This record gives sequence, structure tokens and C-alpha cells, in this order.
Amino acid sequence: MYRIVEARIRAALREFLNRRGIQDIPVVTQRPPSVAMGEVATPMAFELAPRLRRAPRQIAQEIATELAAIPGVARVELAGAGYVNFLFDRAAFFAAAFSEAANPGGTLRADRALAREPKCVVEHTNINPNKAAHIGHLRNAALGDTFVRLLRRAGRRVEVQNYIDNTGVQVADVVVGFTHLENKSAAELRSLAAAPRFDFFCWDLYARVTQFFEEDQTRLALRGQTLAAIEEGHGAEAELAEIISVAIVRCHLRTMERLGVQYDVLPRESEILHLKFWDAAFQQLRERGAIHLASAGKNVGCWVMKLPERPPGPGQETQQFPKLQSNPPGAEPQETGDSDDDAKVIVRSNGTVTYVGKDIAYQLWKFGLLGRDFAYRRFYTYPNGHTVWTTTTDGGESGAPEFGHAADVYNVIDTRQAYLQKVVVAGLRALGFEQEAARSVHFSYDVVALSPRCAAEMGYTLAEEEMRKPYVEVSGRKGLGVKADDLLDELESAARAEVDARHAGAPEAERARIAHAIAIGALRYFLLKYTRTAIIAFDFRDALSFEGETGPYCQYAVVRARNIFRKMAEQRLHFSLEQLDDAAEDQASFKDFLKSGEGDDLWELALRAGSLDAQVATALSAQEPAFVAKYAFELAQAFNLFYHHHHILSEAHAAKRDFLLRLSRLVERQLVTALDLLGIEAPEKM
RNA sequence: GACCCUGUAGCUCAACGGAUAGAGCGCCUGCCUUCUAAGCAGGAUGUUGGGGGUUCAAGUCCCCCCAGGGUCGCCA
Repeated sequence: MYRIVEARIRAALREFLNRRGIQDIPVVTQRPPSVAMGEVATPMAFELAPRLRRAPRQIAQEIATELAAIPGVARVELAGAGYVNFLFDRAAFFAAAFSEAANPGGTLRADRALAREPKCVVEHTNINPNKAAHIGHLRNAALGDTFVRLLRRAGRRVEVQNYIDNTGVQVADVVVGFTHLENKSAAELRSLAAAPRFDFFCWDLYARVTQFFEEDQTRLALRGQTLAAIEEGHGAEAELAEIISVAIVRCHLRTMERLGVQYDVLPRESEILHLKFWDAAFQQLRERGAIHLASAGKNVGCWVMKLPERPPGPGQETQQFPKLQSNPPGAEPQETGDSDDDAKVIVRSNGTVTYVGKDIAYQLWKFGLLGRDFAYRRFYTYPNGHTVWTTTTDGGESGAPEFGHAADVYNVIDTRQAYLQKVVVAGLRALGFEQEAARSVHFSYDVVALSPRCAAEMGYTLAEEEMRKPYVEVSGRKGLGVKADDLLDELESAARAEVDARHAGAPEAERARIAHAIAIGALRYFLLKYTRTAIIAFDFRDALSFEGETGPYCQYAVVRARNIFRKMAEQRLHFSLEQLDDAAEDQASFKDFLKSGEGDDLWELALRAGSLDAQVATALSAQEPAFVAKYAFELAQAFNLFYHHHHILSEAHAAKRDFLLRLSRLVERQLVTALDLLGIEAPEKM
């Protein structure tokens, strides 16, 4: 609701500027330091002062007197040296926020309208299918999934893709492990792969293979041979690779399902190869001159792409790569042509295509620009009935939705791949797809590392130098890392112990359900509360915490609110939850309880609860899920304070009690919505 | 060497160029016959790495240093 009133104020301010013919001064609004000063403020008068040659205070006065009445705004006041403060009509805001919260589907579109909506493709997770997922992968999936939820809440049509690199070095290494260290036949591997925790077995095997190579470098030839066989797609090694990667993908889907993450389609690299996606992309790139054959220098014999020094377009790229404008205007046009040494190799001199090349083809396909498509088959159906599809070469199954053809593409990939993502975008631009290049977003985030103490706890011996560092990098190759399912198991058992202590009498299944919700709440909140640029130095103590700024804290606030409603029903108060939700007839009394001064604390809570829409909008435009996490925590915190100050059901004044109940109801609903956006479920009890 | 990210309380992190820089953890002290204490209240710690500049206003923008991390491969 806050966003709606704020938008009206901004429109009125824009109108004020327009009347004076001012176009180049932005309308700036902010939150005043306290609700006593209002809910929206503008410092615009300061900026206008030199322009209009009058004192800020005087201009502020003009703004205040000239603005027409704004619905939802009760008063306009001046403050300080020139701030204009807008004070909301508190009762009207509360009533509107209350009814808005009662219609959670209000912002979601009808299916038919949604089908016409331009599509966003969000690619996330993308774990190499050769071993168990670790905490770093969890951060990727939690960020991606939450961003998907935010987009959907904003009414966007979203397709979730999880790219499977099933023909890469990492899979090849595990194949080497099974053939040369384990001596497994395809049949033996098949039964092994069907066993639980096959991904854990591969985790260890992968580390063993790394060591196997280190002991004797000539063994690396095995990797090369295996890789070639897998890419070719025939023979025993290709069969093993297929068994491994499919089984591991199923493990990953199960792991992610534990934390509520689902996918729509799993595009596989093997199909990108076998369906000749690269040939189609290569043809376009060559015809448009985006790549050329290097004739001299270290890259001789390779097809390479030169990256422009500066984005050629009118600065569109600055949206995706802020703070990039390195060169001052008038920088010299680069000396082209001389050397291809600094160009990016796309096709190797032996004719094979690099990872980036395949990624360009994939990105083109996402936008529907490649002129080719996969065939699809069903891979897995979730308990809620949703089906995730995967790609296939031969005909495929009928009934697949239309995948790809995106208007916007978000690639959730850690910051270390920023350069490669830039190359992919440059590729689109070089092909003349300016629009799509501008709509290709690298949703970048920093990695999860281990605190040195954590690494030591896990039995990893650190060099002295590493011990001094703030964190230690996770390494799948070395087998150093916290496996996702291990962490989830630990979280669930810790949560379970707490639940058992509090609800010894509850049925087993219910206790398990609650413990699961708490574990996921703790984990997802932990992964989402950091902004994307923060490196998470993982530590079990922080991750396993259920107190303070955590998911369970937020969940607990919801449970408290619901306990009030349950007790209310038990006490058979004069109205039911339905009547509580129908607040229309009691609006007159809201004003008394929210009035300035004594009602400020209640108003602050109501305002915060009614600000969810603004927080979601900010999180979406900043592509920063942490904003929603922060909001949920602050709302929970404000509610706990309120809960402590007001004993609602014993409130003697009936009208006030009813109001406090409605305020609690508003908070509960908004908090549930915010948590849902984070992928966190609020259990009935805790 | 070039480019990117980071530097804020003891620790981990927040803070659209705006009014008094905030949370959590940890530490100390209180509060459970109550709508369950996974909670609440109180206690204090800041030269926002350093130095210049722009601005009515800088933790935030620009420049120069310092420190840490990352990327720049015919790996993915």
C-alpha cells in the first residue's frame, strides 16, 4: 500500500516541476526519520534552490501550498531547512492495507492474461552433475528461486531453467573414477546409482580421482580420451557418463526439493552438442563478422571474438554493468586488427568449441534467436503436480510447453564468471541483437566460503597462511565443502530437538513437518540475509542458529499471531475470523487508535506491515532478495515488540481489542507473504 | 599490469546522495501461573581503511594512496 501513496506523491511533485518547466531534476522521496514527521518526505527544495534563486524553505512552502489534495495524504508540513513532509491519513492507509493483504492474489494475474505476458527466463543452480551439491550451490538456488518468486509476485511470467553440463570435464573425471579406480561395469554402476546417496559416493570418488591425477600427470590423458568419448556420445564411457549424470541430477532435484526449489526445464549440454546448436550459432557469428579466424599470434588457427573497448550503444550496458564507464569521453578508438592475442577464443585450433561458445548458442536459444529447438521429455513430476522437462535428441514427448523465447534472461551465476557473461552479451551485441543484449542480466553474487575454524572442524588441515585468512574457498575437487544434504540433516535434527522439547505430545509426523519448516527457514534466511556482494564465510554456529536475525525468529512471530487467533476462537469472542477480516464497518474507530502521539507505536507497526509492496518493488529493481529478508525480520521484530506491549485478548476496551486483533491479522498476512517470497513456510506451531 | 568486488561497533553484516550511521551475535543485568521465553527490556563500543575533491548535504559520487579477495585459459 505504501508504494501506491508514495507514487501519488511523486506524481504530484512531478506535476509541480512540470508547471515550472523543469524536466532535468529528479523527483526524490524518502522516509522521514520518525513517523511524527510523516511517512514520505522530499528534499527537492534543496536542489531547486539555486535554480529558482530562492531559499529552500521558501520553495518548500510553495510546494506545500501548491500541491492539490493527494488521496491518502492528510497533511503536508515543512521541516528543517527545506524538507517537505507528507503525513498519511493513517486510518485510511490501515483500511486499505488490510483489504489489500486480504487479497493476496490481487497482484497475480489471471492465467490467460499471464500467458500473454513477456517471459522471463531465470537460469540458476547449474550444478555439475558429478557429485553432491554443497552450500555454495544452495546459495545460488536460494537466490535464484527467491528472485523467481519476486518476479512472479510482480506479475511476470517466469521460466526456470537449470542447465546441466553433462558432457564436461567434471563428469568425465568421475567416469575415470568408476572405470579405473572402481572397475565398474555399466550394469554395476546402474545399481550403484540407484542406491541412496549416490551423490555422496561420487563426492568422495571425485576427490580420489583428483588425487589419482596428481600422483601421475600422464594419467590426465585418460580424462582427455573420456571427455572426447562423452562428447561423441557413443560407447561405454558415454553410457557411464549418462548413467552418472542422470542419477546425480535426480539427487540434486531431491536436495533442492527439500528447500522448496523447483524447475521447469533442464537443458543439457549433450543436446546442445548433438542437435548442432553450435553450428547454427557459429554460422550466425561468422556471417555477421562477430568472430574471425586468427591468422597470426598466439591464437593462430582459432576463431576468436574481440571485445569492444566500450559498449557501442548509447550506454545501455551501464544498466547491467554499473560503474563500468572506465574511459573518459574522447578516448581513442581502439587500435584494431593488429593482434588477436587479447581476443577471446571461441573455437579452438583443433575445431572444438569452448564453453563460452556453447553459452552463446544457449543464450541465443533462450531468446528464440537460434532458429533451432530441443526435443523434450518429462524428467520428473513434483508432488504438487508440476513437471520438470529435460532435453532430448530423438523426437521427444508431446505436451511440452514452449520453452525459451524469453524477453528477459537472468543468469544466476557467481561473480567469478562475470567476464564470461560479458563475452556472451558481447556476442549477442556483435550479432546485432542489441535489445536482447541489453536484456541479458548477469545476476551476480559472491561465493560461499568456509571460515577457517569451520574448515578445521571438518577435519581439513590448513596451512598457516590459510588459517590467517578470513575464509577458505570451497573445493569440490579436494572434497572440501559442506554438503547440502548433510547441512539440511543437521538443521532438521537440531530443529527436531527443539520441537520435541516443546511439543512432546504432538504426533511424530507433525513434529517432523515443523522441524523441516524450521530447518528450511533457518537455512534459506541465512543464505538470503546477506547482500549479493557479500562473501559468506560459512560457520555452523551461525547457520544453525534459530535465534536473533534468523528465519525461525520470523516464523515464530507468525506463530504468535496465529496463537492469538486460535485462542480467540476458543474463547468464542463476539466475532469470528471472517468477521475480523471484514473490517469495513469499523473503520471509524481506527482513527482513534492510530492517532498521532499515543497511537504512534501502533501506527509504526501498521505502516511497516503496509509497506511490503514498496519493499518488494525495491528488491526487484535492485535484484536484491536480501531486502525482503531484512523486511521480514524488521516486521517480525516490530510485531514482537507490539506483542510484548499489548495483551490483546485481555484488552478491556472491546473496540480497541478488535483493532489490535486486526492489526495482528495484517501483520500475520504480510509476514506470511514476505516469508513465502523467501521460500519459507510458517508452521502452525513451533 | 588491467579490470571487478570489499574495507562501517570486539565479531558477522545493514544503511534509493539527505534529517541523530543501525541490526544480529558475543558480553553483563533483569523478566516465564499470562495470547508458549525460538521472546522482551536495559547496559556501550564508531576518526565509516587514509588523504584530497564535488555538493546546500558524502559511509554513499570523483581522484590518489593502503589492505584483502576475485577475474583476465585453445578449463568449465
